[in-house]
Amino acid sequence: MKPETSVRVRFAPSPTGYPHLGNIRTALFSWLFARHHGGKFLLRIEDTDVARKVEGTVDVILDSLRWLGLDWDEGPYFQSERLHYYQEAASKLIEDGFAYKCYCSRERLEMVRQEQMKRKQPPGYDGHCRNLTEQEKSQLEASGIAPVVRFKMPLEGETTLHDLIRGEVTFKNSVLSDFVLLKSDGYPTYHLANIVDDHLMAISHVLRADEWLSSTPRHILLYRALNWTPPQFAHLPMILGPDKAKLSKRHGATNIIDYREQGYLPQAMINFMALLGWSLDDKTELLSREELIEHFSLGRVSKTAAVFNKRKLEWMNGVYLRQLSPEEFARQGTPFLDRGLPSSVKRPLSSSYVRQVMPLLQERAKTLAEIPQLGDFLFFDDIEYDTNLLLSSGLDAKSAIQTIEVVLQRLQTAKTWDASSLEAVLRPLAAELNLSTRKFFGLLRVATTGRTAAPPLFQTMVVLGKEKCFKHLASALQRMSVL
RNA sequence: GCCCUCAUCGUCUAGUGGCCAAGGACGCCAGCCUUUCAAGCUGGAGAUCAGGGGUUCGAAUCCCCUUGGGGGCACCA
Repeated sequence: MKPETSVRVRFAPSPTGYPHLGNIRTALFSWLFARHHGGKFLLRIEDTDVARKVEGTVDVILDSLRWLGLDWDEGPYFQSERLHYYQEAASKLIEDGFAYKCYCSRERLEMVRQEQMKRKQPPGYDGHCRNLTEQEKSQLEASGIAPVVRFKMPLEGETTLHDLIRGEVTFKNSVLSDFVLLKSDGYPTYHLANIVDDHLMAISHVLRADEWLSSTPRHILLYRALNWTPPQFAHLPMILGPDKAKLSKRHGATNIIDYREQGYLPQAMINFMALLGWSLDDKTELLSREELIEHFSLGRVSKTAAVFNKRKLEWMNGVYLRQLSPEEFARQGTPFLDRGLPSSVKRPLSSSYVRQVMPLLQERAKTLAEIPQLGDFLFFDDIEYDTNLLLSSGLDAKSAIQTIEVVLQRLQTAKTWDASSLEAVLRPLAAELNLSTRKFFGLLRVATTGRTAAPPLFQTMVVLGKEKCFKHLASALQRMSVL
């Protein structure tokens, strides 16, 4: 048996949708907390809502956690496979007088709610079945109605919890109603399943989103009724969408796994999410996984909800992208390149060519997904662009034509096709032609890449190769001949 | 409607009574570097610390009220 001080935390998502940034931030903090304290991190799937269950989400949850490297020590446990525990607890609660069966129809509950709304009263169960006589009970039992089990909330008194982040929070019991523990299909509600499992799994600390704070008194009361010691609670600040509302599908690509598709690096995601509601000090922004584990503490978790700022994520991802070795960048970028390049580009892509291309893009990409659009021209046999671009640096068509003709001549004589040789030929040529490097290289850039913004000219020309450069240059001449 | 909770630059945040006429980061602007873009470097704009009352010699920091935001009040989690 582990000493009671040993840290055991869990991440307990429900498979009703793909996990979003907020969900995973909770997982991250729990994981960091466990790793920091040398404790255990468990994974539990809260699949107690048969109706809302979405097929395939468990795989996505596991995939997301693995992608981010949030490894778990136990589980995944599935609550749907543990129904007997909850049913047992419910029976015990009924036996001990802390819970009762309720036979009210959904229609009646709906009516009660409407009535309460109309009278501007707090919605909640009215306790109708709380004090049924034995005769009424057996009658209802015989009628074949499948009952739910409700917790018998104390009518008075208050419940206080000591939250590790919020401090002391007190609720009046009278504002809480007799909530459902066991549904009529025999499945538990979150409230029951969560406390039964946390107890059985010896969870020491419950880290969960702030939205659970107001349910916590119910949980405390349940622990008490079952005569169990509750874990410590830490309610994490929520992560909000740009409209400052709780993160949801409405906010677009918030599913964590989408970020992988969008070319974000797990280490950037981890670093970024850690800073959403937690900070090390007044200046540190970049922290490795190891540093996060070393420094993470609940004491430095903020109380305020955070709006997540995608721009900052992009910046941070760029930082991590540039930190990769060129080989690693090429390795990770290749699938994105392959996917993003038009089908007219011959496949499979030449890996040696890709390796040459990638260093030109690494410094410029904020996400791996940007790679194709950043460097597609390097893969095209013919480049397509607006011919006027050739004149964008300020030359007229005639001198542009002359310039390129000279360039073609001179490059013909170039012995080797590397960046310094090209520079040795071209830079003096600019002076010779009495052109500013800006104009001269600008013209060549458009002619060889079809763009006004591209990676450095000489390196680009080297990667393109002599043959293709000549081809592009020649085609630029042709384009301008009709101007 | 009731309950809970939060409140520092647009956003993420530092700040736990004096070191704060509020620091860092993203973004923005300018300059430098430079063949363009990006990166990098330097500088700048940007917060009467939501408002109002207290407490205190002294408050972003403590207390109260107001306002605003968020969350909850299901046989959903």
